[in-house]
Amino acid sequence: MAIPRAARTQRRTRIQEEKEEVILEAALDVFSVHGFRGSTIDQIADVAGMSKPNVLYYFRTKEAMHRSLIDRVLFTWLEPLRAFDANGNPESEIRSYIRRKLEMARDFPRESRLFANEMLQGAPHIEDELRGPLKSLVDEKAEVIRTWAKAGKIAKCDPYHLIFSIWSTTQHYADFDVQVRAVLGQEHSGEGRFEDAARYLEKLFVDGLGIRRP
Amino acid sequence: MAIPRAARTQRRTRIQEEKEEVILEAALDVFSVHGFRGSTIDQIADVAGMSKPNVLYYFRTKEAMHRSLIDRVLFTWLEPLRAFDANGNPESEIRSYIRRKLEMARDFPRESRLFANEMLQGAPHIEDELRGPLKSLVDEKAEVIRTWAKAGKIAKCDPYHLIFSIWSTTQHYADFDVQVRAVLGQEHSGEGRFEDAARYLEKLFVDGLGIRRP
DNA sequence: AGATAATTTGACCGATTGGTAAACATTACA
DNA sequence: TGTAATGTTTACCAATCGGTCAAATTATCT
Repeated sequence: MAIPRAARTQRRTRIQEEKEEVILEAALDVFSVHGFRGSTIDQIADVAGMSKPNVLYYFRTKEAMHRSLIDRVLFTWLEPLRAFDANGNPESEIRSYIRRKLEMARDFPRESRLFANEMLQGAPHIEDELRGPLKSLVDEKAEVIRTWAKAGKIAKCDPYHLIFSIWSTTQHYADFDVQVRAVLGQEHSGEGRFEDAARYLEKLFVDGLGIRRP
Repeated sequence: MAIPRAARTQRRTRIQEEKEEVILEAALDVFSVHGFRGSTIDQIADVAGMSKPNVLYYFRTKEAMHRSLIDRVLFTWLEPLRAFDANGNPESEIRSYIRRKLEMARDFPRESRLFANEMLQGAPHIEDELRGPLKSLVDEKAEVIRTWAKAGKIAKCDPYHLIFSIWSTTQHYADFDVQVRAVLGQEHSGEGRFEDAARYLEKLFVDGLGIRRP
């Protein structure tokens, strides 16, 4: 009889690596749209082009698939923030952070939506990661921003809410893509809206709206 | 035999109004967390404190419940934007728009998440409303903003992306509530974070970050 | 009070759910 | 080439899904 993946001790086969990749790719397609409970193994198997028992040969449960995806996404998703450099120039650091996050929203929208789905459901699978590694990383970068503010390099502002606002504005173009397309209309449905967004957001965060006071 | 709701011609009973309200309230609880496909009628019936056939007596299908909820939310959700006044002062209009949207994120987080869930799934039920009424309203307000920019009252910027950024930053506090709480930690888990967010966001959008140019 | 309409429920339906068992097919390696 | 490990499939399971039905109960109105 076949030995389930988790029970094996030896290293993975070529076939295992390939098939697991195919399955996770399909699972990302499905989970990112319908969330955990709204997705079915049959659906994932169908997208992956294999039978349901075959999928379950590589991942013993639906949760194992989801967990595997979440872990992978959570890591890569924080890379732009990790790259945020305390020794860099504040303006260019913020500019490139925005740009990187926008590129991720453009190139990895499914990963963004998977994450958003998890958030909407109250993060039942990753609450520990949020309170642990994520909070630590944000705390660290918030301190950097606060230092910049104290040195007079940027205006005083709440660094946490600054980070939240960069997250939300950039991820919006992945998570609410349908709405963005619908509002912008046919003509802006190309990749151009990401460049427009980058231009606008960089200006917003660096210069502000420039509203004149009375 | 009982006559299903949709087939009736006479006006609604007192019991009908009450029970439909109870059901929609329960449905909002469930749909906003698990999305359409991830939610079950049994679950909604359970939250509503009634039997499944009883729920289906008032709403003939699961989709009827969802549609009823979406319609209601879609309308109230756009009210702050409708209140956006062309004749008002740009600064105070943007300030109060941000404040109103933040209040909605604080007071109606379930409605925000229901909407977000729908967006993540590609808005299969409301794509027409997005392309129609929503786009029209945004077009109208975008024109107002553009007028302000031409008059020199605010800096030139893409009005559509400005609206997107206000939407995303404010709704973030409802949709990503778990993450916000986790990052801010125990001490900021009260309602205070909404005031902090309002202060920060108003400053961001009105004054900008104030980063000094070389 | 009695008749009628509105409401509620338990039993049930076929389809789908996540997951299993075992037979069968393929691969890797001696 | 033989054989043991790995991979795949068909058939199936109990539980749950959205939804129906008829009978029982309750509210409404004359």
